[in-house]
Amino acid sequence: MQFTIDNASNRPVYQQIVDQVKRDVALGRLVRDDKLPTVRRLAAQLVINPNTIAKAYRQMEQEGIITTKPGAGAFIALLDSNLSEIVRARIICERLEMVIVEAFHLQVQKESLREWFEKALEKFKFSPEKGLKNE
Amino acid sequence: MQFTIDNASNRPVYQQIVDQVKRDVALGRLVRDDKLPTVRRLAAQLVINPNTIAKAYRQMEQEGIITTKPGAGAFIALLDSNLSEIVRARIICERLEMVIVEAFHLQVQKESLREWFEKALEKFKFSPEKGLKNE
Amino acid sequence: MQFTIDNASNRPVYQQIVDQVKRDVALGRLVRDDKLPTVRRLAAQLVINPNTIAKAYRQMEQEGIITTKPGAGAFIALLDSNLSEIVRARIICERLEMVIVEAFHLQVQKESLREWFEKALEKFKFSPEKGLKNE
Amino acid sequence: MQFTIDNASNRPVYQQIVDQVKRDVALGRLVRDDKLPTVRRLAAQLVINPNTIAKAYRQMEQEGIITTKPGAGAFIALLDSNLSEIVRARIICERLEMVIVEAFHLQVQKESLREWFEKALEKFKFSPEKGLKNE
DNA sequence: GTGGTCTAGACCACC
DNA sequence: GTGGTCTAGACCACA
Repeated sequence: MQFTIDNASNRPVYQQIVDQVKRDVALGRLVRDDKLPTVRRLAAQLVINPNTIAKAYRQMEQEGIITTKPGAGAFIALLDSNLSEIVRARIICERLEMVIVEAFHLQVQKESLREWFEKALEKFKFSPEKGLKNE
Repeated sequence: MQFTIDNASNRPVYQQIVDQVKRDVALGRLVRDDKLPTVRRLAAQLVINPNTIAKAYRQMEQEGIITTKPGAGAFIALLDSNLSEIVRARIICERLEMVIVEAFHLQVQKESLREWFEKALEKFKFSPEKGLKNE
Repeated sequence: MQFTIDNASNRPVYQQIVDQVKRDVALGRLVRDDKLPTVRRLAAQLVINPNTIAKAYRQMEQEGIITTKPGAGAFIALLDSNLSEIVRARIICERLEMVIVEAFHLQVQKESLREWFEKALEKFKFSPEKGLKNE
Repeated sequence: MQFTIDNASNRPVYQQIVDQVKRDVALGRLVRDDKLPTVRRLAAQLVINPNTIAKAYRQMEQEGIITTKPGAGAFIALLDSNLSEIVRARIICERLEMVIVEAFHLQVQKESLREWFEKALEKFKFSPEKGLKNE
């Protein structure tokens, strides 16, 4: 797994690490039980304070993305959101709307937005739909 | 225009105000030349320091959402993004992908996501596409 | 980096700071990744409220001149204007015309103006022109 | 003389009026002894507070651009800057440098800047150079 | 009365 | 210790 930190970004460093792991999982590049680098090793590699890496790992564990086994390291966990259907819908719909509002103000055309959405959607390895005939 | 502030949110108060104005513009509830509440009035109404409101207005002005004129007030501006096409596409695509990654980890199905996206898209008043046959 | 504030000037203090940083970048005195003084340190040095410095830094960040990272400091960014060609041309042409009108009313001769323009132009470190044979 | 006020601009209304008169003088559209509209008339025409127009006229008189004859109206004055050569040079050079710095940060090429400068220069009616052979 | 600027001082997230 | 946010309150330019 290759991490890259963008120092020009406003996004906190620890958050960038979380983002990248989540993205790689969604892309299918990281799968269950894959081992992440140790905190120290990654800190050395990215030339970053180990506390920052530790914070990223802590957050990912909290989100259920990884499990850390003391002495063994950190591993990608089984996806299992414990949030209710309704809460999940609310979170995602709200975020979708915010992106759309942003696009509106950037005067992006509706069709471009649809196209970009579909293109982005294709990138990620969604599991086959349950209870749906096709997809 | 009705504002609501969620003090529990991580999102800064001034940003919440910006979000709401931008949303209302995109929904068509606010249109060009509509007058926003005065800084002091809105501050009193929301029980917030006037400087915080002023900060929100300043940010919106910088984004080109409104124009402020001392002595007159703040008004919805003509929307006209100064950003180049490439930058706009990059901003939106990146944000779309982040929402999709988030949805993936919440185990939202691809079809639900598509449906929510379309539903959200319908809410906002995009201008008719230029040079496209259908819309 | 040496800052000087003119309290007699109409130009806001925070804007004077922005001006000076931008000038030093254009002169080549400040280059990418150079660290700016911390907000508190500069505030102490100039005997100015830290919020005023912070405002200057915030504005520069929005203009893409610097990037600020809490816990690390503020750094000169890679310059990369997000604005479209047309907007950039409009901004600069308008400002050039205003200076010329000003010069006209001060009864400056056209030749003096040309000379001063060229002399000023030589001071700054423009990158070599892309795709042009000479320059 | 046609005035237009841009409400979207940050520039104060009274300043916009001054700008336009100065520009028209430099363009040769307004010459010595031309009569400006009365304060009341212009205020009515632009749908603006008469105080604002009065302020613009007051400033122009102070700058020596117009002379107001009570009861008769306001007239374009003879250009005659009483500032010393050195002061004038300092004012203009400083402003030229600021535009150039701005252009630098917008990543405008030096050649474009030269071209725009020349094009702008041609627009205005500079008087023939004194003591210079050609112009 | 409008927004803009500046000061003073508190608290928080990030590194 | 870094910058970011928010509050409180003063003064100024603009309309």
